[in-house]
Amino acid sequence: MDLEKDSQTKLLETATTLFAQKGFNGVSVRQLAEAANVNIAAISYYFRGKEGLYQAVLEEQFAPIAAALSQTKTANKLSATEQLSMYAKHIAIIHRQRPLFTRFIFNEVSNPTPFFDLIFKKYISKIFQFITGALTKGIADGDFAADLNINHAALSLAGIMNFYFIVNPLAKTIMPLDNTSDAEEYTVQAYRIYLDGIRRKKDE
Amino acid sequence: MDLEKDSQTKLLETATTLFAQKGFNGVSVRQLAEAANVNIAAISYYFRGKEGLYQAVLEEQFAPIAAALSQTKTANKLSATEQLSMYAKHIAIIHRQRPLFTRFIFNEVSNPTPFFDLIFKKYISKIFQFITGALTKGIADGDFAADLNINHAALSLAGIMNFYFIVNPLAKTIMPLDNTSDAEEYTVQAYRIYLDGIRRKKDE
DNA sequence: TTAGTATTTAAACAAATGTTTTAATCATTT
DNA sequence: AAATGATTAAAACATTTGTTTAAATACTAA
Repeated sequence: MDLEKDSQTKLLETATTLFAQKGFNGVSVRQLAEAANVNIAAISYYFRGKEGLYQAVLEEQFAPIAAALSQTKTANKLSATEQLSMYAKHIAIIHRQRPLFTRFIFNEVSNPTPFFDLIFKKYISKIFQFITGALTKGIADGDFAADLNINHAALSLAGIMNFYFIVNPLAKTIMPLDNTSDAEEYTVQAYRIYLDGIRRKKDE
Repeated sequence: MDLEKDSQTKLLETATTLFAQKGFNGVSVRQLAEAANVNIAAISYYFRGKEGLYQAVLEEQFAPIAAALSQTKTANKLSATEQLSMYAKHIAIIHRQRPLFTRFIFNEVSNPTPFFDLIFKKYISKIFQFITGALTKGIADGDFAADLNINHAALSLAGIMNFYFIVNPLAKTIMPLDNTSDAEEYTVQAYRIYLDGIRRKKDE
């Protein structure tokens, strides 16, 4: 039960939700403590303050990214399309394992904390390089359209794959009765659209 | 010169930049006043408080949206592809006229202010409906792949067109020396990728 | 110049922020 | 049972927040 968990665990879980929803500056330590049914002092006691709690949350959120990146080492022998598919697959996995992940990314983008540079340098730029590498290879191999702007094409892929998770659950407000909709289905279709879009056309 | 502008104008311009960068809660009235070279009390004096200033900034930012939406009335007789192209064109226009526009949208998404519902209901949902309408028509006419999930395809388009502007100027940090890169060029390529991606394939 | 209005200024306000302190309570070990 | 350490609790702290006040200054019209 929730009441049996120790204060440290309760704080970490509650903070994950609240920080994701409102960003680091959008939540107060009193809100965090109250939501976790814990005294305010527990935050400093277990995490050395609000920033320490936020850092603990971030580290937990980024764990699957590190796992995914370690697999890219062996991607050299894969075709460009297979590499992009690998990215798409891992995007789906990460979003399933950490539904709030994108929220943290974009909270940091619009309101950077001291951890932003750390995270960014460490993970995001590596992902971006993986995509641009795959695109470059794909063009060289004649798989993708030769006139693609690599950087823009990479951002297009990141955009079409991640935007959905940024505006969720917001999008549900607009979309009329899409009962079957789920994240996995989205990523599959979005990736298919993108891949068909960058393919070298037959008359080229 | 900047010193000649009246306090009201200076505040509005400075607030536009700062609110876009840090969000509503990320900036204090003292920061706003100092950046505008204006006394703190001027904010309440001219805008009836911080929220009033923010509202004035938002209204100014959304002006081009209203203009674009008014043109969609006559879009019924256009083909589905032409309608989507119309969306893509207006996206480029809006981002050129209001480079910070997307920042405000996504600040509101991650940290909604009381104005969020107003904005959202009024503009964003209308845009979304326009896109889904075009997609539905395109499928019916045989222009687009029949197995598209309309809502997901609409979000894919919004994602591929707008993501670039969210992560800018962040992306510049990663991208190695792309000298020719500009927003207009991005939108053209992103839209082309998307359009090729949703087209009905020849063997269908 | 004078009178009246508009604007600017510095100071003060209550409320909220993150952190720390000190004591009380709990659990475990001797 | 007593003692030790871990955890919880309430209160106080110095800052910072947005707003308001009241006086000083600048501007405009008669």
